[in-house]
Amino acid sequence: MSSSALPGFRDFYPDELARRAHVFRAWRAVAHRYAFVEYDGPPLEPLDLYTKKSGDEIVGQLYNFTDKGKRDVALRPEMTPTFARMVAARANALRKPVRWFSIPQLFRYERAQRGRLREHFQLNVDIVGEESEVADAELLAVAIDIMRELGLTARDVRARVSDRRMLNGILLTLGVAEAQVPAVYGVMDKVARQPREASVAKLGEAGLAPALVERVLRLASGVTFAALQAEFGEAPAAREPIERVARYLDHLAALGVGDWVELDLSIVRGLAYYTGIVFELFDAKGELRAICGGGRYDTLLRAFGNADLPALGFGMGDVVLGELLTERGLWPADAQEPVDFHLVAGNGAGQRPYADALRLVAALRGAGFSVNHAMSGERYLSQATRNQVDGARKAGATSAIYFREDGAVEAVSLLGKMTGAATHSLPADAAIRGDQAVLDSLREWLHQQRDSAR
RNA sequence: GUGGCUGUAGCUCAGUCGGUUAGAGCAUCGGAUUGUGGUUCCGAGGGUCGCGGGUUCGAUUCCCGUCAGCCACCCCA
Repeated sequence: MSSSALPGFRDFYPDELARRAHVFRAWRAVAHRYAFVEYDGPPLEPLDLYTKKSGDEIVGQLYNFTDKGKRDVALRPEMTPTFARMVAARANALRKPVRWFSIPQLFRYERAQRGRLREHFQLNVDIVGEESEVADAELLAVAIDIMRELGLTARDVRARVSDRRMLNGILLTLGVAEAQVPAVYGVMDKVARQPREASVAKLGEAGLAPALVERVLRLASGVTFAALQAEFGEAPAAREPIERVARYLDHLAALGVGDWVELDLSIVRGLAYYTGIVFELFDAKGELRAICGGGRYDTLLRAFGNADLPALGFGMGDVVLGELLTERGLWPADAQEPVDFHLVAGNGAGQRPYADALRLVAALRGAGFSVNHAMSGERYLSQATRNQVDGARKAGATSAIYFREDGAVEAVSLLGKMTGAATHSLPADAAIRGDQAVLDSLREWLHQQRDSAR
């Protein structure tokens, strides 16, 4: 209690770090499968990188300070400005389309609660230089495939998609004035989280006629894409974006993730910079915060320099995702990477100098095995073998290894429940010498033990 | 930033209608005549009962404040 991490910050004990690594592994594996390459930027950035686009009110949620060189700086609260700056700086030199991903730790000074801390790790996946909606489909497919990689199914997680251009066209067709659109977005974004009367009141304040209010709320509370097509497919303002979304949904189906996706016009995304297709991933039970969110932001790179390139991306945090994996029991059982061998004392231990035990350990490590031992010659020779073997098993070793009376070294498997555990013996002197053939036979035996334990 | 609920061992929790030295399980460490197991048994360490103040002969227990956690707003990554 006396010493703990700052509020909203986490200590990662080995089991927790193993879980984090499990998520990172899935992120990297899938990103690589989709031919994205990893990059990173500085965790500390000039303050105005964030205030320039979002205004000064964001400073209240930043970890910012003045450094010893009198620069106003901030811990990064999101990756997109860094990414945009990096791409813009070399926009002409980069081969397009750019497919980059990163796993930054992000910081935000806010009241911490479930699913939201003051620090988290967030996978960022971005594509720059591709206008086609195929890129949008590719991007969402990455996010969904990560769910699969972690053992989640379309029954656990849903992808909700929308398109700001399409929504805009539909609203204009319905008779919403251009100036009222932002207010309508704000209401639609909150329609599931605030009482209906509040939505009605806000739309009324924005100047919408009661009949129009009803239409807008019906759109926000669930319509099929087929219904939208039937109603607005021929409207001049909506026709083109609707066709684009139709192609997008077809691409998603062809990429094998169609089952996960549904249209939801209330997905607006809070950030002002999205310009086209947007999406979020939610747990299907609706108990947790969004797992992931992203979309197209075609005008953002222009704001960070002379790069006028279409772009799209998403962010996926480790916190909500971790909670979902916990709820579904999807963490791997063996969190820690098992150690190959644990040296214990055998009947032959006393016949040899203690240094031989260390030489054996070194020879095994030299052959690439991971090896643990007691780090005390006294305990090695005095502690009951039974306790040593027990300790080796608890420490996560696959096999115990010891000197036998007859001059051999023997390994005994700690896997499985059989009373007659598998053993493998090898000449001690050759093993200590690091004899390749002898150690290769040990490696083969170890692999057999692991395979048969599965 | 606003409001509500909750703080006892590393973890999960008992308990004290205010009264001697605050308990259990799990975990950790040592051991059970030193070569084969996830069992069992014995033993040990570990707590200013979140922190500060008040009431009281006496506070872990009641009251106030504060900090932290959870939840709902706010906001969103």
